[in-house]
Amino acid sequence: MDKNTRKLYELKAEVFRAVAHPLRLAVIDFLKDGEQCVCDIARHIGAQRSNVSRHLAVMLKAGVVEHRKDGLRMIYSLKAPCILNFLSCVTDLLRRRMEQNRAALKGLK
Amino acid sequence: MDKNTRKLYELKAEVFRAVAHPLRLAVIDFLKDGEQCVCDIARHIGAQRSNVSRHLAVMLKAGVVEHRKDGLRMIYSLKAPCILNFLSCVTDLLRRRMEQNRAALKGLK
DNA sequence: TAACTATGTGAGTATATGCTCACTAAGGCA
DNA sequence: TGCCTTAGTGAGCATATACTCACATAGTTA
Repeated sequence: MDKNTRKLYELKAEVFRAVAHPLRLAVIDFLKDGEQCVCDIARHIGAQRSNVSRHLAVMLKAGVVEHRKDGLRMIYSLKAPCILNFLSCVTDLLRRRMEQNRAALKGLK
Repeated sequence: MDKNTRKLYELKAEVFRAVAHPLRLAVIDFLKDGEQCVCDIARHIGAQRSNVSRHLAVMLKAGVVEHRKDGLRMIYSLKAPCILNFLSCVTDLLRRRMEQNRAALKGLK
């Protein structure tokens, strides 16, 4: 694998990593219905604002969300809604995993 | 956000994290064309087998890949091909980001 | 102007992740 | 049987990430 290919995978992995966190997934789910300010995101998720701010910065850098200023508030919105598709793909995967576990437990009886 | 919702986001994040690594993305891309043994994956990617083995274990646990034994070899294959869709979504995102950067650089002149 | 609100950041700490080396285990073959 | 190949794992280290507290900054409003 040559150096350019490797670099490309690193860039892609950065985007994946920007999404791969429970709190950030919750933010993405919340933004699905429309743009929100940091304070409301923090309130909705139940995390400290400074922490939410950092997580938003990670997603911003990766290009997953975008933001605009409105007075005191910074309004964030989803920039790559196709992430939602993958989220439902992951939900399916979890469901299948759960059913496999259930089947395995049945086999224990 | 209640406890169950939080737990669900953690499970989903685990799957995302299982994919969010340059080497693991390279493996997924390689498996796209069909199942492969660890030795060939390691050779193709140019990484140590012990390291590749660990990465495969992470993806296996998350349900992203599956494996079967064939004599000496352990053959891995993609279990959640829908990841490939998200990969192309990320590729688009990167392309857009690049074009934005290019436009910004033009503005510098 | 002074107090207040929303946001972001520096510093410090705890934890997680990734990598390598050395070793073990399982299977194939002379 | 003895040696080879393939895969996986324990230990140790280096680095990255997440979180919190305290503080700085920008904008709002009395």
